Amino acid sequence: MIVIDPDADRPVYKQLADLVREQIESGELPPDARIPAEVVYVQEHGISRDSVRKAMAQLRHEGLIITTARGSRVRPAPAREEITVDEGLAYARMPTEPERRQLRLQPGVPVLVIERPGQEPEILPADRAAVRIRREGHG
Amino acid sequence: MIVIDPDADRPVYKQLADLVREQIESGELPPDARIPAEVVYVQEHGISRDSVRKAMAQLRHEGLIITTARGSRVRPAPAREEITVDEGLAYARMPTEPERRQLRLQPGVPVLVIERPGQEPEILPADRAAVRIRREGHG
DNA sequence: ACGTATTTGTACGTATGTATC
DNA sequence: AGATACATACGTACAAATACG
Repeated sequence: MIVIDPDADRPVYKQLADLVREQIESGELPPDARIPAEVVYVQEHGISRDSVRKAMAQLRHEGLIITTARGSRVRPAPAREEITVDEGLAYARMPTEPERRQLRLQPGVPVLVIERPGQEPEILPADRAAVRIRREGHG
Repeated sequence: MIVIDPDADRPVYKQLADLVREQIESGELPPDARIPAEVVYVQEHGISRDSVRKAMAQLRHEGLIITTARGSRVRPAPAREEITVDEGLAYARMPTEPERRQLRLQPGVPVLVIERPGQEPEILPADRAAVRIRREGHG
């Protein structure tokens, strides 16, 4: 069993985040699986709730888990609708909090910005949209 | 002067984040400007350092500020190099922590993923890259 | 080279509030 | 109503990085 070492160079909360991330990536914690409650990690590893919360916050910002008042779960791989764009520029950034609320985005989800010539930029949720780039005459 | 109300419906740390975000968006805190030290907000608003740190963390995750051991600054608008892609799919997500370190990304910076047919996905820093979509015969 | 001041980072504690079942 | 679990908010202490004299 991998244990958390408070004397290690790496902070306790990052060690826990690494641990849980590996469990998610290995499939030990599959999509939609329940993440143990904060107090479980506190007791199992003898660390503070503060450290557990920081670890979970990090995983949330990485888009790996979703947290509600009932607990956290492994975030399933998003299904993205393909948007076809003829001409323009596409880039990504994090939404501001007001934007995030308006677009009803989970924490840890970027926005995809599409700038088309002569139009307002279009702001799309990056967990629900992807840009299909297509050579003309092939679709 | 806008003050922070501990009895408001909105949490103290989000009120402070809103306040500083507005100062950034209005230009009162221009790009590269120094953000006051945590202790300044603690004293000026009579709130805990914990709340100030949570507010700054939120702004960091929104990509609005950059924090070092010497303090925080307003993040300048990123200059993105345009990548031209003939054919494929582009989407965005947050990097995991190991990815973030490897790509030397600031917190709050997504990655742009380009999937081309028959190739490994290309992972680009979203603050330095954008995808140019071009109709054939127009570039 | 060294200590000091400043500022953020980590880690603990406690208490209370809010949402959900 | 009660149990569970996360959210907010205060406190303390010490570590680490950086800049300055």
